Amino acid sequence: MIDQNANTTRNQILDAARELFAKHGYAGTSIADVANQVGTSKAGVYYHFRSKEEILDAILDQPILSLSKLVERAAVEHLSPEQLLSAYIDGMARSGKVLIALWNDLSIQEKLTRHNVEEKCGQIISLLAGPQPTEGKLIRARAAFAVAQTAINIISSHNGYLSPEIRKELLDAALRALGQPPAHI
Amino acid sequence: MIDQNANTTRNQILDAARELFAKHGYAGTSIADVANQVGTSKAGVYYHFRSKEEILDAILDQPILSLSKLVERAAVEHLSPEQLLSAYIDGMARSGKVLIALWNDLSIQEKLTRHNVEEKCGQIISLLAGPQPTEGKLIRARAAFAVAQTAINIISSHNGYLSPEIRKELLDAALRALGQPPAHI
DNA sequence: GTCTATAAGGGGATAGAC
DNA sequence: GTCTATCCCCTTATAGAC
Repeated sequence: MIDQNANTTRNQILDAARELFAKHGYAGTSIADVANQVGTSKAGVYYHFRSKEEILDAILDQPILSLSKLVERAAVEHLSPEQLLSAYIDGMARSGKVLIALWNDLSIQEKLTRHNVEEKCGQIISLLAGPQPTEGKLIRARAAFAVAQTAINIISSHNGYLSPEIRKELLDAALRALGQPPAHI
Repeated sequence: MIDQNANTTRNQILDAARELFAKHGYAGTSIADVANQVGTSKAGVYYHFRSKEEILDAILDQPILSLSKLVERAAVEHLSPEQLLSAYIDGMARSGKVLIALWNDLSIQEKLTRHNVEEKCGQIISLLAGPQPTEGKLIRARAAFAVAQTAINIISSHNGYLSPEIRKELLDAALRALGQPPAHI
């Protein structure tokens, strides 16, 4: 919680790692790469983190927590598909490009499995599919979730910013894929 | 072209590599892993392939060619969104799980860039967006393409098979995301 | 065609000086 | 806190026997 955005060496390392993991993946990024990007040495990095994996954990911490909270909240508050997809898109927007990169990074899939990431997404998809999910409803729910996921790609290609107009367009597309055209037309 | 499906050692190596690349990614799979899976030695693998990259090329060859052909055909024949998405889904179904894994594998992104994969997908998205693409139409086209991409995940979770019913459900969801509800309802 | 043995280099991680 | 030097293992790739 402390100095979340302070310009400490530790945060510089995290920023460099986020950028490099997003570009080359976890396995494709070496500690030397991170050190060079920051302008320090490998041992310098290891002064701030016990291992490469600890850097990854520090990066994954916030997005995974955010996903967990959304799933918990959705189960309790009985969110509508629109609210669910909306919240998911906003969560992605906050986490940035590195999330989708790590998400698809097979070299850390074991860790993601340990944190039940796929299971939590499955829960969101179940909620989107509704109480009596036929196979068709599940397919549509998956489709809607996939549309929401593309938010991150669009954000990346718009300099890290998701305008309200584009956000709405994306949300509507997801809802239509789900089979629930938005009422507010 | 010759012995495409013959049970040669070379094909066994390719099958093992496909399976392991799909599971652990390209960088996360070693030649020793492939050799063990086949039941041979590292040097045995290197008798059939000059390098690890040559194995990757052999695996990527067909799906990239298939994508290129689709883009060419689409440009000439003026395919409808339904035809485009349909053909894309079928192409994915033929290539199998390894494609989406390699697709998202940042450790081989340079190679995919060299083969203009992203550019070709962009062309498909442009065709989906239509002749005078507003920003909104482009977002919807991206969404529809993303839905089609999920075909591969659904295929993976259905033992490699995409039933006509599920295929239709997916295609309809993609078309709705695009803003063109299928006429055949 | 397939093996064992080994070269060559990269990557994570640590020791110890400053 | 940060550096240089080093250790050790894993990986790609090759040499040469069978």
